[in-house]
Amino acid sequence: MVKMKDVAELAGVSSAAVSRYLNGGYISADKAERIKQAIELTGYVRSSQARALRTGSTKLIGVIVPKINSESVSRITAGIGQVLGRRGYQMLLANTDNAPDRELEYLDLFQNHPVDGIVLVATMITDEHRRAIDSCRVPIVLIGQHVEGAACVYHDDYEAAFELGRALAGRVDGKIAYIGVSEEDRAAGFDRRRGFEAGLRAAGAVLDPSLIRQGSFTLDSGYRAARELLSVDPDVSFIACATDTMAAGALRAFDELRGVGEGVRRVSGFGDNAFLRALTGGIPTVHYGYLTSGVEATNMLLDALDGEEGESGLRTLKLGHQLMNV
Amino acid sequence: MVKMKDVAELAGVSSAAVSRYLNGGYISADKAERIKQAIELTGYVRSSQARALRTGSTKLIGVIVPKINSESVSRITAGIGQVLGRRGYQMLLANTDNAPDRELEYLDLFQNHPVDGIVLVATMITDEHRRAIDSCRVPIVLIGQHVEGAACVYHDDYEAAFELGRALAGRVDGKIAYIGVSEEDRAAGFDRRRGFEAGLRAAGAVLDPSLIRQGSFTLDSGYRAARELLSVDPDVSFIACATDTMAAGALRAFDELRGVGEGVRRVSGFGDNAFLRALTGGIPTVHYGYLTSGVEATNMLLDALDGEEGESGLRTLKLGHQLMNV
DNA sequence: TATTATGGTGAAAGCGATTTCAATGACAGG
DNA sequence: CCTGTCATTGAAATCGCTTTCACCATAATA
Repeated sequence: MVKMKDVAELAGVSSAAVSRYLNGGYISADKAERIKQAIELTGYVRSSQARALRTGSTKLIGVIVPKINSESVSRITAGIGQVLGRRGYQMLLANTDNAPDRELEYLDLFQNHPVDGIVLVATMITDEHRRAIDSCRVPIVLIGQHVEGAACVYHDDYEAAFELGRALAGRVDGKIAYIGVSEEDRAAGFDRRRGFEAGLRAAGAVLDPSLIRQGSFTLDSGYRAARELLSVDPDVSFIACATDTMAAGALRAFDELRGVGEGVRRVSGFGDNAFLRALTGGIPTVHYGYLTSGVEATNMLLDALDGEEGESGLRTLKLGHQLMNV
Repeated sequence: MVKMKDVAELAGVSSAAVSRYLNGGYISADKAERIKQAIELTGYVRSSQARALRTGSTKLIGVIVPKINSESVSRITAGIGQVLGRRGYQMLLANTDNAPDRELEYLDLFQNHPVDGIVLVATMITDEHRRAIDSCRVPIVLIGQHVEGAACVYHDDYEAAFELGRALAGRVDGKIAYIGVSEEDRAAGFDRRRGFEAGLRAAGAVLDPSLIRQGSFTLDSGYRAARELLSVDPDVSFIACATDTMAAGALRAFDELRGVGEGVRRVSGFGDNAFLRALTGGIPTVHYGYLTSGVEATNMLLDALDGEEGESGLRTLKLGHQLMNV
């Protein structure tokens, strides 16, 4: 492996000069030229490990996600990757498989060492999370949850759910049921359910608490909850779900219990999943710019890192949403 | 930041001793105990950067994928992540956004520096790819394509497509059409189309070359190709697609042009997408263990890395498949 | 008793960059 | 001619760890 010293010798300068050439310090034109040629000739690339040791910066960003194989998360990740690549960083990906304590684990692992910053695609934020975030040595941006005092990029789930509930209230003939997710997930659990309820109420409808179930983000959990709801009460004629994935499960339950195609106007979701849109022609759902949130969060993070001292970068950013098919 | 020297002083030993303690070298019981306490007391964690510089190993694995936000790839990635986490490595993720030259770029970037090994989720393998792979300084495992002389984990797309074609041939009343992907993608493009054709032929059916179209992995490309096929020839009564995503698009086209629900028994895919399965009740498709291929490839790679000199690890592994809904 | 092994040990030499520092020569102003 | 800037320069000091090496006990062998 050719190292800086070799280049320096070939160019007849000191390695300090080569370093300066590479990093834009004082260097005369002719030496710059000689160094440039020596580098080309040898095919030298500088050791990021030595550089990292010396400078303390690795140009690595840790990205913590709850589950990479989900449409929303993988879109967010795509957005993060886009920006990172463009701005000369690389992504260290950690998949927690929906285990919030593994989030803490990675938070610890990352901040202790190799990364310059962290993007956390958050689900539930416990006190322990808050503490970990506060005491984080490197800058960190959250996606998906709004946390006081932390930099975050999120959607207004309450508002979106409210609008969805209000819009849907009028066109349901029977009872409305709801399949949510853990309320510890403030955004997808608590806010969506509460917003939806409030929206219904605002339009004069009501969500019977006995018709609320809790799924776990998976298609199958939506399917099972919907089957149960549909069998327990024949008057249930609409099921709102906290995610499109669970809505897909609910559609299947409708197919089986109420006849094929019955679900399409009787199920709503969140997330505007592309498959669902194509295959059903579009159920009522909320479109979020997932890719955009990845992009914005990453830009925010890197601005704070690269920013000239101005710690201006880290703030909180609420992105818009769009009701679909209502 | 507390460093090794501090721990050593506190424990009254040399830093060499601490290093040996950490890495399992000769150390007496009582010193080990003192060091252990000193580490707990100070909360010392060793600098992976210094370690990397000294040992030349970063415990990082580069993962190159064509598109993170796709079901198959994100499942593969989940499998890779599982194994990496379990075995003490971390994942450096590079998303090429379906640009094969960016694959080369990352191959270069990775091998030059920070990673100990590479997993490449491959699409097309050009000569340039082959050269890059051969001259790779670190071990590399491919997923999804079979390349002579390289370590790879793949599925037998030809065989699977053959079986699918043979099974489907009997039950189609009109003409059969095919929507594939670029033939430069040996596995998903070339092999699947050829296998499917051969399977049809083996069962006495035939694929009219004029009814072959080429999509680009996206739902929309499947949709457009299918619309065109269905309008150009009213006798087309079955469309086989090279991926489930494109099949979803084709289903939509059937819905629009032939009546809702018409596509379900008239479209086939590859990949056994969960959404598609739930929403249609299951179209003919091929199930691949994507997560498994990530797991196997990563185990293979890490075995080669951790293996005690025995370069036995890197080989080629063909995984099985399963016909669904035929 | 003389001689090997064998478990333990710390000083010191790197790994390959960046960065401080003192020194240089050139050049403008006084 | 002297002095003060100013652009350039290379030697040398890190960054924090691993690993060789020489060396010391002590136990095992001859």
